[in-house]
Amino acid sequence: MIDPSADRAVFRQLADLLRDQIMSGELGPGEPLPSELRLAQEYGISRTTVRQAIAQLRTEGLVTVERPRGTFVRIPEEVKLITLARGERAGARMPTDAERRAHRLGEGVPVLVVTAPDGSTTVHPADRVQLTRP
Amino acid sequence: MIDPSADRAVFRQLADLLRDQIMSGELGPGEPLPSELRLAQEYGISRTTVRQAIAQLRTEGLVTVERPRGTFVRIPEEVKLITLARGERAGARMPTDAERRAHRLGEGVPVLVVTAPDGSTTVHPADRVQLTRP
DNA sequence: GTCCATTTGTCCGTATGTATC
DNA sequence: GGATACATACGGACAAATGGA
Repeated sequence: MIDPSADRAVFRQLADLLRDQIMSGELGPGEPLPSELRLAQEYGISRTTVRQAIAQLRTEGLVTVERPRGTFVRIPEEVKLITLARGERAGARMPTDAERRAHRLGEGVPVLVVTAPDGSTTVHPADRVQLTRP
Repeated sequence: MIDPSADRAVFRQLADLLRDQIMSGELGPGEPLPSELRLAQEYGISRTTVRQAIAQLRTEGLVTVERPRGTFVRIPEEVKLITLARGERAGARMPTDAERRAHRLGEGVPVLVVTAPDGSTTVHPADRVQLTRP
């Protein structure tokens, strides 16, 4: 399972394990992960290390934490389509903390930034918006 | 500066301070942040808390860490323009581990995913690619 | 070349707070 | 009220890599 003497850090090994379970569907959308204490006991590691692993999955946008209910596999959002107007450009980046709160963004969710010809920009949550061409 | 009795967590307050210095240009691209130990002593907090703050900035893509040289303000990449063809759609998400290595992506850098009408997708690093319309 | 100081990475244990059930 | 679960913060310890004396 987890090898403390391995090259890869313990918290990364645990993140790999959980990520595999999510990607394979063994842990489906909306399903809870075991609690931090449970994981710590199960793998014989500290809760601190478990939290490092879960933090990794949060930054990857794979799980959401509802405190103090638990940690759950992220459920995909409904996607709205936005047309990219002529002369506009679009990029993506991670939101700042303020933007995250303003748009009620989950962790590990980027934003799409659309720049108009006049330089003004609009920001869209990347988990709910996709860009199209008319 | 930092108020331990404030509503906002100490590590978020420190992240806010550093982010402001980066956004304002007081800390320019390529410049080093003070070492973790230095920041801990300067603000009278533990190194653990400092690391939480820096982890926050890493997930936002604002800084890169070169161990053990230090932590530096990220230097913007040259941006290449990609045209969004008719019928294509584009979104953004955080990369998988494999994509991170394949594109040599830094932390906190999303990917742009372009989906063709036939369902095939191409992935671009969001720090080096922007989308346009012809 | 070696030795040493610096810096980040990892891991542990503990404690307290806060929100939910 | 009590139990559970995540959030925050502290402390300590050792490893690994870099760079300079």
